[in-house]
Amino acid sequence: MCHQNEITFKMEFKEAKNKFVQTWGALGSQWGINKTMAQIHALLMVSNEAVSMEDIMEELQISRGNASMNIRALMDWGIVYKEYKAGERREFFTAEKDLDELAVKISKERSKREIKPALKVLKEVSSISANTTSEEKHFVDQTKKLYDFVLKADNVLDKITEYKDNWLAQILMKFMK
Amino acid sequence: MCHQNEITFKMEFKEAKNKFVQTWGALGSQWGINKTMAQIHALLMVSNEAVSMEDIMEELQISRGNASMNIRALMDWGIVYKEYKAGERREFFTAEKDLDELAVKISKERSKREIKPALKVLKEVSSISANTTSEEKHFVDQTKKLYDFVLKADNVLDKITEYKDNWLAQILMKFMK
DNA sequence: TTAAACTTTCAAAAAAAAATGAAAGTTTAT
DNA sequence: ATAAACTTTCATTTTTTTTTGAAAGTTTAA
Repeated sequence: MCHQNEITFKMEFKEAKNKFVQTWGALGSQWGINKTMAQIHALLMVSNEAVSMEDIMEELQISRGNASMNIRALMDWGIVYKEYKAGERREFFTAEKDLDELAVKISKERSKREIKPALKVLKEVSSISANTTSEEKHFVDQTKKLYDFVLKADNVLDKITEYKDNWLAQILMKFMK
Repeated sequence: MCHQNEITFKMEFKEAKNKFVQTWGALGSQWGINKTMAQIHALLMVSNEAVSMEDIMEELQISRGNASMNIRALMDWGIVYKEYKAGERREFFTAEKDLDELAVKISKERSKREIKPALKVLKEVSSISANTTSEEKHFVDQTKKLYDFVLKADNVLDKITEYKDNWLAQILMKFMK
């Protein structure tokens, strides 16, 4: 009886974990992050302790190469770390578990890799020489606005982080609701 | 001479426009929006007046079917509109050009399509029955935190919109910098 | 009602992205 | 120095996503 319960429970946990990993993977691919990368991250996020590459391969049913490359990518993003265990030769991996820290790191990386280059192009195209026709005026106007907008949006997360730790700001904002 | 200048100028404009459309398309695909969809949107954003499907096909060098399906998708997102011109049989298209409005619409759609379902799963998996091992405790704890975090993040844009129109809040925030 | 002028749909093709796995590379203990 | 125990790389294969284009559908004007 007791044993039966334990099995039932274990099943439920495994199912829940699997569901979470799958969902996170699907969400990732909708946001331009590859499925496996998101799944590995999900797995590490909810893992108590560091996980070996072997175990990641086993749990996600993926090849060694795939695991290796995606772990590497996650480390490049700065949201997964290598860990060494005493007396163990192989490497273990953990994820950044503090969600604020995670959000900051992801947004910084995306900013660096995608937003900043886009801003450069926006600045470039919005500064084409003298514009006579209304078509051209509209183009310059719109791309300038876009530049300002993206620039502001790019800074939003920093502002939120600042605000988050500022109790006075929080109280004032509550007042004004 | 004057003619030569005009040609040079036209070239520069076309190049700039093309560069913008290509960049926007690339950015889109990094964010889980298909390239053509993002390119059509870019094209309409910087277009003075409504554009016909024929012209979209021509400018982006894409097939009729591709154009039709992606325009439809953009209209489903609520960021592109059909327009009719007097005496013209065919349909023309325009993009939402107000960037705040655009951001609100995109974030509302993404919230509805992706975040809300993800939240549902997070709530589900974080409420698995009694948890004994530390592994299971950690799972429940972490997914709960994630639920709260995603819920908060999901509301951020509304908050920013509110804040944007609140002059008092803005002044106060500047004080506290 | 008809036919011309359009748009949409969707099965098939093409392109792009991701995954595999075996060989090459690395590290560590002896 | 060597071999065992690992990890990484990358050419090839597989999977997924996107695009095509022709047929079907729709609308409009006469």
